[in-house]
Amino acid sequence: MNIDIKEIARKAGVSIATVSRTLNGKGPVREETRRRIIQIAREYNYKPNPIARGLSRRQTDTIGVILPELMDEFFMDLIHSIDEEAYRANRFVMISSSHSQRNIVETLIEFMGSGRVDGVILMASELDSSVVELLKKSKRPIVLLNASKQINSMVSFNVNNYQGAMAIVEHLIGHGFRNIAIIKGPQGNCDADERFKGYTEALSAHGIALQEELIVAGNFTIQAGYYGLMRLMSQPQKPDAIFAANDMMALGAYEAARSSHIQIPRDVAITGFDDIFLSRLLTPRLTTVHVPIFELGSKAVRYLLRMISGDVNPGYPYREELTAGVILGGSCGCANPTTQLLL
Amino acid sequence: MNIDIKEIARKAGVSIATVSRTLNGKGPVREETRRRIIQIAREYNYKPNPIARGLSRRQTDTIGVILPELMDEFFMDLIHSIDEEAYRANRFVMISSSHSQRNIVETLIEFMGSGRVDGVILMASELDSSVVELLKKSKRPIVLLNASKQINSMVSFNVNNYQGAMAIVEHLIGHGFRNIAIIKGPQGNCDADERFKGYTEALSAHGIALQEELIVAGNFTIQAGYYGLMRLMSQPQKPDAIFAANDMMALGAYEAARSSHIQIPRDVAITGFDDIFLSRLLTPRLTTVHVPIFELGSKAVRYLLRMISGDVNPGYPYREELTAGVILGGSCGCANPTTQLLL
DNA sequence: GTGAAAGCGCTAACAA
DNA sequence: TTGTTAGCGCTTTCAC
Repeated sequence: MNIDIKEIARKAGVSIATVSRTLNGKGPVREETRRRIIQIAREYNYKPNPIARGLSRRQTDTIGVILPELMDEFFMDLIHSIDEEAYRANRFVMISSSHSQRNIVETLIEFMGSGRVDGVILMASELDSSVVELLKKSKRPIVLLNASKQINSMVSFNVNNYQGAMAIVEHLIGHGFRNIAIIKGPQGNCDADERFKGYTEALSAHGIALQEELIVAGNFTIQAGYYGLMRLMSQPQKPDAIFAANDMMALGAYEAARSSHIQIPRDVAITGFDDIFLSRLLTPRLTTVHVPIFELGSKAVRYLLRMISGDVNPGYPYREELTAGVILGGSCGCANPTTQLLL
Repeated sequence: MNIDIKEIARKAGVSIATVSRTLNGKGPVREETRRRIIQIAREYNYKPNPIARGLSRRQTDTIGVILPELMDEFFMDLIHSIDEEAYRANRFVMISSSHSQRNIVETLIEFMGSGRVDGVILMASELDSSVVELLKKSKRPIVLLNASKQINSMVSFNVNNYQGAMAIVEHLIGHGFRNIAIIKGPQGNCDADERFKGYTEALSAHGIALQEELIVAGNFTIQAGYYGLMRLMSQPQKPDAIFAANDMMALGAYEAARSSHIQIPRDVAITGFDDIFLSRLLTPRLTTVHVPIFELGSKAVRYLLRMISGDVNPGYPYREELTAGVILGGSCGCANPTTQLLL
């Protein structure tokens, strides 16, 4: 193995306790002794073994991240931001996704029960309530990401889907559209639910009645967007604008429009949600809602660390909604400033 | 803390050693005792503390993954596959990217020096040789992903960029194209180098001379693809086909073609490399090379675990190239079977 | 200001 | 087949 604290102590002519105190900056150490120890430690490039350290301190300096089975593009950003923030705080990141053979609970237990992490960040868009009960019992702090508003007894950081959806639909209303359709996200997905709520609120706030025929089901896939538009544009009551609850579905709608010779936004305006990379490449560029995923990750880590350190009471519920801003493309009918690509 | 081995031992009326042996399946234990212990352990939902376990065994059951600063879409697949494979083997995954404030070496030392992981998987497309020297000195096994062929003294799993590029260029040649241009990847990136080599080899294998004017520099960005096509199509010696060294650049080329009213593949055929999700959405669908990223991750994990267990000698170099297959779209001139989308 | 010593929870060598 | 015991490398009282 590497050089250990005993070695350093011997070389410095002190006890291991003194070395430990010095390196941890706790307890009194004479300045001269301190210097000598630091010096020697550096010289031998000594790094305390975190495993042993963890055993003794009951802390691992590691946070766990649990992602859903289906990961899309922006989980990459999420991981990136979490990693970045953790690094700043000298923490490590353990990743696990709840895929195929493994469900969220199992993954959590694996992490928690085993004392491998000091806390967990859990992407929770599709968490069911039975799981939540379990989560609440956890001895280690958990921060939820995009948790349903039902879950009010825990800590969560969330994209404000409601506000974002409302904003983009109001933008459409501002364009003069009155027959605004929505292609919804999957049932039981809280992001989807909130986006739908934002849609209905925006309409009612402007005195526009909800029309059943303009509300179609979807599941966040390209296909759903494709068939959604097909269906909407083939019925007597055609929409003049379509709010796809995510960009993938908007993309499907684009495809459908193209294959049906429907022009965007002339024949129908389209907007999305997520601001995925792809949305920038569509012609016209998709008007969508930007999801502050990077900020979400950073905030989650920072808060989790405070829970771990006891700086905030881990038992105290907290919820934060991050504002999601509208990105104007040409698909809503705006004169398009962000022409094409990123050239 | 949780229940510990001592408790279980007490409840079972045996020593902790017997419990340990039972739970680890090593050493002899009378069947009856074994059953009783298992039973009690289950009853109390006892899980050995991996930190303590690791301290004693000098093993953490954790593998580290180091990603480059710039992560694109397929790192998500990579992470997914690594995670999946690690899970099968009851291992944990620690992720770190070498971003902004932190370089690869620092990240590695953090992982290795600190005994947090038993081994590391390192994405190495742009590793410089000084780092390699350092890597070789590592006490813990390292598996490189997409390492340069220069690096022959280590273990690596690689996409066969050379073969993939050669295959797709030969496909173009099969279409009858003779003026095949390439938009290259960034200097010093080994993937880029190999793809270029595949290109030149394919041409020379078919007795086609290299034309300097048909070789343009690039850096894997959309912009590079855009300007690459612009430049190629505006010179006297126009290509009849362009091999963009990755899909992003192919995408840029599509854009450029569109804005210049150049038709693909009528005026010029275009192919890419990577098979990113986006390539499926282009019209015509991009002919490209599929990168077996999932397989890459799985194999890397499996091999790393064998190095860790001593099943293979960690000091023994090993290199494997995974075949990259051509995906036919319409952009090369093939009658397009994979029409549109994924509908 | 410093050191001795008792853990942290577990594994493994050795003894019984 | 089982138990005793000595660590693993570090932190943390508690004396000195």
